[in-house]
Amino acid sequence: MCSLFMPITRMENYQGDLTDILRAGTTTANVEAYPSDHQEPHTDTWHFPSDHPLIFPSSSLAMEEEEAKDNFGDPFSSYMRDPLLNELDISSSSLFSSPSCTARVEEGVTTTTFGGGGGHHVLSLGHHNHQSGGVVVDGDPIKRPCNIFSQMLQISPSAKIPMSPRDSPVIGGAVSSSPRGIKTSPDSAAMVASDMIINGNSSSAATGCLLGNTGMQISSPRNPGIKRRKSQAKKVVCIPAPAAANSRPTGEVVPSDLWAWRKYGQKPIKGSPFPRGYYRCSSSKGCPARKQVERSRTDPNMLVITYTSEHNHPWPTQRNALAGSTRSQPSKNGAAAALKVSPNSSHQPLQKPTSPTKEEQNENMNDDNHVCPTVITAGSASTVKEEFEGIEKQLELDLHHQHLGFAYRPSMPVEQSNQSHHPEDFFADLGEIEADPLNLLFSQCFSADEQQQKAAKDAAPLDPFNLFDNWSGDHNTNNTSFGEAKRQL
DNA sequence: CGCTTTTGACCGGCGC
DNA sequence: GCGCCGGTCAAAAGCG
Repeated sequence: MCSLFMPITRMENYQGDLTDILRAGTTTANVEAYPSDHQEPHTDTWHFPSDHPLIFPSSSLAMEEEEAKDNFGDPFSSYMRDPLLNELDISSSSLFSSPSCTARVEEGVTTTTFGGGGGHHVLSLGHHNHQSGGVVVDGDPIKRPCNIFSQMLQISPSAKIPMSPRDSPVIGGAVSSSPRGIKTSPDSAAMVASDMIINGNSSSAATGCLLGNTGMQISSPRNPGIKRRKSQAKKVVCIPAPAAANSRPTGEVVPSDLWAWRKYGQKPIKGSPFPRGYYRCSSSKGCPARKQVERSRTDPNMLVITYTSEHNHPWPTQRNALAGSTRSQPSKNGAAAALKVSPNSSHQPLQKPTSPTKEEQNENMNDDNHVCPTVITAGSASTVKEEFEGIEKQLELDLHHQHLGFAYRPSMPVEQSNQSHHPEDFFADLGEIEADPLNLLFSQCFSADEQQQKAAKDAAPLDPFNLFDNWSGDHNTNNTSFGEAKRQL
């Protein structure tokens, strides 16, 4: 968690200046080659470059006023307020392999092409198991892993933060307009191996992450070609579906986040074999935040999450009670078996060991391509939600260490029996996570790896609070920032 | 007890 | 106006 603040904080700090965001990512990162084979990601050489969330504020062109008023208009603040994006990060992190993730970003009417000058700026959104993606910044190719942040893109339907080359050399290249918003520009298409699209409307995103097979796509609602039932700003995010890890009997694979979401409906969507789940924020009464979760109909590997409205409250310092939320019961054979995932074995549905749902079938079907690189070995029954939250924690820890300049060493349990952090510990810690995410920031951050822990201590100047200082600068929202939360502590 | 998910019913927007 | 479709409501039941 804490580590998630790093990019967030930086984004806050560098609001409107993605250059620094990237710079931070490149300076603190171990820009080492990411293992192309996700089946062996857990090595000491498996570093975790500090890819920051890549946020691409959309052009304000043709932005409807109502949308401009929407909080989505500030992707920075929105991101910061929305740990849900962290959720996405997590979901799309190393946990869930995502094939090559060379970036292709489009937004609404505007097709953002990462290019300029002599060459395109290809933002690698990561890769897991195939060819390595790469970040090319000003001609400097930087290999990057497909980690949670590298995959995280957020496109806002409105842009209060203008994107310009000055603002970000990273994405400050060509920003071409596409009349359809989805159509890729030739050059961008040429430069992109595949994979990630931020397209212009939720419908198209839901219909299918355009490039289909890989990567992550984020969409904003704007697409003049497709009707909008309601003129409501939406954010559409496509992420690699986290396999069967968090699947529900009839629902979707929903990564957890710090927000509390309550599912209030599910509908089969015409033209899609997969139902769409409707969630609302239950962290605070009256919170208008909504999200819809469905699988891409063209690529079941992709999970399309559509966010509607914004949270009107700060992050919950304590997640809502889990009562009723753990429908994912361990199988009779035990959750350990269910949670164990080996590269060569298909994900076993955590529920309904028999008669797998469509989702589960798809998940299994996709296992070949999306084998979770993480093996979670739970010594005792544990819910899927816990699994995800534990994963969150782990990633947070890792990211935090990364923030400290440490090489990333995935400390997820997987086949790391020698690791000091045993699965039991792993799950035991979950309670703390549940109790107070902030605790994670101020304590858990230093507990994953002893060596790193020591190093963290040695990094005397490190002040986790610094991570939040910039949060309070979110002047664009009425939400309580973590900086405020910190002060409240 | 308070939370959750599930699920059928209901409502409203949109196209024909 | 009608029907389709997506989004929401609300009751029921389960879980901690």
